[in-house]
Amino acid sequence: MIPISTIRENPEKVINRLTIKNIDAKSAILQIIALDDVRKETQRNMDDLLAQTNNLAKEIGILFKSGKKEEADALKQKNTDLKEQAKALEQKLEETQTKLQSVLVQLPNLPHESVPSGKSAADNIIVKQAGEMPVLQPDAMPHWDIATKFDLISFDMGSKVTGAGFPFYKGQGARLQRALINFFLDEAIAAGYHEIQPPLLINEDSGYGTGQLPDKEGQMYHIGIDNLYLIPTAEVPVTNLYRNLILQKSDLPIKNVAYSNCFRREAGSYGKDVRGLNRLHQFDKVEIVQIANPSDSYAILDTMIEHVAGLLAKLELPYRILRLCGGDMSFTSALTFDFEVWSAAQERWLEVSSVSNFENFQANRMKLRFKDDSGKTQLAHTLNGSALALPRIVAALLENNQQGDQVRIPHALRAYTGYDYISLPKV
RNA sequence: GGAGAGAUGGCAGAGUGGUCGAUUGCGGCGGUCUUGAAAACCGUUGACCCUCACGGGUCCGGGGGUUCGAAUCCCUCUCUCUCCGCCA
Repeated sequence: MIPISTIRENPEKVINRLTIKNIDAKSAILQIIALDDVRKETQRNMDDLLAQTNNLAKEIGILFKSGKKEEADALKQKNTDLKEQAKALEQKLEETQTKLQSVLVQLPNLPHESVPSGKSAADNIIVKQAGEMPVLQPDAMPHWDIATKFDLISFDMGSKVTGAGFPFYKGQGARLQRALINFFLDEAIAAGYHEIQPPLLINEDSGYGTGQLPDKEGQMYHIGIDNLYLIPTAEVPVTNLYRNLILQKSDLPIKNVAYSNCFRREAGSYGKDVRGLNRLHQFDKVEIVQIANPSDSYAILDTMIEHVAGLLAKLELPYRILRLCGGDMSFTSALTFDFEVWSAAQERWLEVSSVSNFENFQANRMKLRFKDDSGKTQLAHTLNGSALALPRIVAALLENNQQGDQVRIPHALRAYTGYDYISLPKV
């Protein structure tokens, strides 16, 4: 949520910035300012009345003690009347605030100055490409066929037991998953992140705090009987840990890493996008999350990008980094870089990480603040990034490293997998 | 799931209808003393809203109610603890 102070300070700038995200916010901004004016005036009037009732109540107390009952009774009536007026104002104040909130909540975060304009993924800017694209043999297979050939993953079993998009990992495939999770966690810990194991279910307040609610209600699995949501990413619990906290400046930056299962309904996806591991309803991901001093957050974003790039280099995967354009950025983000790996058999780039600075957008929603040098509380910045999401990494590893009857494992992973090559299952 | 107890400021812990935003202790910060430190002593120490400011208002787990007046009484929700049951 954009702080209302930001809007009041420079409404024109806010409107201009939001055009980068292809939003015409003019009427919303004007409405917000008008509602905020009403809010202030109503509050002022209500406070005046309440001050009067407070004073009267004290007087009545004193009168009672000194036995002047009639005078006290007269004041009582007066105070009841004042109280009723105050009540009416309180109601108006609440209505105004609710309305104000509902407009504010619908505004996406302001994009950073460096965000290019654009309508869709086609307008993203490639800022870096690294690694060698492998040349495959003519009989090379897409990863879903490799997974079957080496008995690594069963999509059919998942469909039977749960539904499409919930695969079973088996044998060397399961081991590969575990290897990647441990590799990613160890790399993050070596980079100074603190490991967290979060709950996989979150409540409504948490969904609201990081911005999934109310914006993306339909994308999360909802447990109606307990009103809980399955997490779409560890970002939600790990960031909400700090909801409603006032941290010390010396606490920052906070660097956490969490492995979790992620659950996404992915309503409306179809075709080759969802083939094999390309898009799942349940998948594994290691997420890095930082809570930062605003003055440091963009430098921190750079370190997170370097961290993710380092992982891909160690996995020997060709990748590219995209600076997302306004039209392709998420609701909550101020600046996002996506990482894509080359999936050689499918001959397409697959998104495996998204690294974002949310500035104070999430912090404002969840009242995450810190005390600065002058002892004032101010909103912190939040950042996160996938480091990394597993399924598409597995897809690229399998496709890029296939060598007939075996699949080569990159050196960095071998200590974790316990095997150097995936081999055909023993019959 | 059943029975009971509880939720107060960074922490501990008073406060059961009237100048209580809240006694006190610890911790934190500032000062006196000291070559320095400790001890002792003095002072200070929550968040949010309105206001240029003075000042005013709100907040004692969340929400609602009673009352002229609520941290204190009532209702409700959430959470914590103890005992019983079940259980990885």
